[in-house]
Amino acid sequence: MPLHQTPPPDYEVERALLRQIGQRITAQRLQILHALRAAERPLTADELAAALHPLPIDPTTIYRVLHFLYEHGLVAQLTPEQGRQRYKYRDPDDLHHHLVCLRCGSDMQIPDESLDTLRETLCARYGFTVKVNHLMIPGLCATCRTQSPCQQTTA
Amino acid sequence: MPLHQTPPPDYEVERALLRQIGQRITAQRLQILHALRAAERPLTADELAAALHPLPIDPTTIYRVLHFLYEHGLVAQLTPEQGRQRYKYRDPDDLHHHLVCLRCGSDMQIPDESLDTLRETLCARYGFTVKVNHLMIPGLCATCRTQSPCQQTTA
DNA sequence: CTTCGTGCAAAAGCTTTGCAATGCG
DNA sequence: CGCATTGCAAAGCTTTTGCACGAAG
Repeated sequence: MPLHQTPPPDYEVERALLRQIGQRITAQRLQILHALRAAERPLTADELAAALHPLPIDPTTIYRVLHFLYEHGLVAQLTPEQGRQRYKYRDPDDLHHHLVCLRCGSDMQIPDESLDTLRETLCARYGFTVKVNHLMIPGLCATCRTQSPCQQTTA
Repeated sequence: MPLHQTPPPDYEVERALLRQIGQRITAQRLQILHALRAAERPLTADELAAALHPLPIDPTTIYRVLHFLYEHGLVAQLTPEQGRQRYKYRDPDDLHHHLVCLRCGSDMQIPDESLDTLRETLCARYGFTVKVNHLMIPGLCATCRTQSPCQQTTA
């Protein structure tokens, strides 16, 4: 084998991921998963298309596979305030944060991806790179906030 | 005056806001500002259009006025993960939060609206209503993170 | 009176849907 | 072999652009 960085893409990992969720293995899914895992930063649908040299994949399929992977928890979505939707690979078991209810004290864990958009915003606007695990976010849980549901309230 | 809730809309406040930023006062700007201030929750462009009974305003103009107001800091944008862009009135002086640099300890203040999208996400997904002021977010500031700019890193 | 803002029409951009052909298991 | 998945074409929906008219200061 030459000294190049590119090992033969047999997509072992990607195959395993699809098998784990009990879904069909197709060339398109393998390649898209692979490209997302290899990407250094979240990709838009067409950046992803561009990253798929071996076999060009129809945009339609890309969107469908992205939705598919999202539903199965293998990708996370990023929605920056300006610009297009982005997607990144999501490791099944990952970092998390905490929603702490101010009234009943309950502590709900949320996946790290919930902060993705905030990260993007703070990076774009202030050049600030968020580095945090177990961020505590105070507020009212679903049960306690019944009388005033989902206000954009700050306090 | 009858006991109804609707005072005659002379748009005093809206006029003052536009005058403060030294921009022209038009019927469209007044009405859009008024509707946003009156709205209980962030509006999409066409919810806004629907809320403008007196004088129907062209969608084009609505978008242009929203951009205009955004540039002048009078509205904030919300970008939920699913669904359309939303806009809400932004009070010129407002709550804020802190970006704390882990390396140099610098503390940068950011407006509360930076959390809007996170709020929306947590509310939609978990029914959790964020209630926080002076949230401390650790990370690396623009100066300190020069060697690894804007990674989606967590640590 | 001069400049800026608006409405209309049309385009642009991204994403989704319908349907027949192909590939997976 | 049966059913899920793909590609292609076309539609859908939100937002943007060009241009001439009209309003603001």
